[in-house]
Amino acid sequence: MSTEPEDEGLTPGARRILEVASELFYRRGFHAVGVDTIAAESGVTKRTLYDRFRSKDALVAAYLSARDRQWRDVVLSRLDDAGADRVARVLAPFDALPEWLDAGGRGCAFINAYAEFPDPDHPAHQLVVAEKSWLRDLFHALVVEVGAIDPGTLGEQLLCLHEGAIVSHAILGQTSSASTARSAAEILVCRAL
Amino acid sequence: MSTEPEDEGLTPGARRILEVASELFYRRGFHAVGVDTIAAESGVTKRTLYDRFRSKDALVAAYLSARDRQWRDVVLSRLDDAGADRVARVLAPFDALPEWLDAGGRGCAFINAYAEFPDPDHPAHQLVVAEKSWLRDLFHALVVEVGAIDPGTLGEQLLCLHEGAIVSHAILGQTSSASTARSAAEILVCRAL
DNA sequence: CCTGGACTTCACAGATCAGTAAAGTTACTC
DNA sequence: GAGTAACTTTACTGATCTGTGAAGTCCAGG
Repeated sequence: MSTEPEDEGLTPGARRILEVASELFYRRGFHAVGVDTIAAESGVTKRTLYDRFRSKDALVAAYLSARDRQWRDVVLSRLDDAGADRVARVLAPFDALPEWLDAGGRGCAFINAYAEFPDPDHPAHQLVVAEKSWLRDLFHALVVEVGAIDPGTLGEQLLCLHEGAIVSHAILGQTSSASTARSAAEILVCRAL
Repeated sequence: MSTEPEDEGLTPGARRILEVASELFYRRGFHAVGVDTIAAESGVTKRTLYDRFRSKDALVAAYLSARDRQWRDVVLSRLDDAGADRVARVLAPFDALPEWLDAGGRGCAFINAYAEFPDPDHPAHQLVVAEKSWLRDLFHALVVEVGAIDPGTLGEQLLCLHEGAIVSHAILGQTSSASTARSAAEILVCRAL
């Protein structure tokens, strides 16, 4: 789970800062981690941190943006694996879950960020909404593609199953939740054709 | 959404503190709200706050405990409404959602608390796990009661739908998510008989 | 040789954090 | 009328928070 993509344009120090910040934000939470800690664990001074990222909020936003990009890549890759099988394509986001959840065990970084940034004007909050909107729209598009009777309803239902699987896996350690959610999704999809 | 039950045993000041803390913790998050703010908004000195609740952590725990009790009461009440209809009983937690979600708009206090308290030893974390465990066990019991073929799987799936409905309602403002999740649950339950 | 970028050192500002000390007030009860 | 519980006022500790200022080091490219 390294932070490779588009890290071009980042100095070596900035890359290390972003890597360390990603880990700490995800593990311990945003407010619980101070910039001093991030700088120290990156082997970098606080001055450098503020030279590369204008503020802590900007660093948080950079983290969430990178995470978002990674997540979309995983899903798109699974979507590619599904090929032309329209039902398999609808289920692709569920297939992306296991690798995504096992690395971490702290659930969805965006749901967690939502908890810590209630202000709708905060960039972190907006990134959270953007990430979930993307997934909602993706489900909707895939459900339209598969020719479902009521794509609006079915799309919402699949999104619920997906997000719920993440939550119950994280909080209850329910390791089977990704696959059981997937099979529920399959039932709903096939029933709606 | 007042904090009535078992507030017997609480002094008037303590009751106000708990009410204010509940609102602020839910609205702004746990780490984002300081004890000074809570005391000031309660019309109480910090000294009183610490005399009633030993620490901020204890106040957080008191809030989550009260919230847990309220949630269980709502669900049990809906369960009562369902009477002997076994399918309606399984869907009761979904019927409890609308009133629970509309008051607030900040999603599930426990999912939010999970984000802010990663340490499994922290009392708040344990209360979160306890709340979700209760709901998981309830779904399981109701699904057994209804005579489902594979109660383990179905119970997990219903929990996913339920938690996902909360998340997508909160983050995306998806006001229909409770009812669409409910209808998905109904399909899954009826199919599993 | 010189410039510019990446980074360091270190001191510091100003706010806010959780939590405590000591003493005093109010009001109800036995 | 003594005692007690709830609560007040004020002041304080020590830690931590985000963010800045000013100066200096190191090094690659022109």
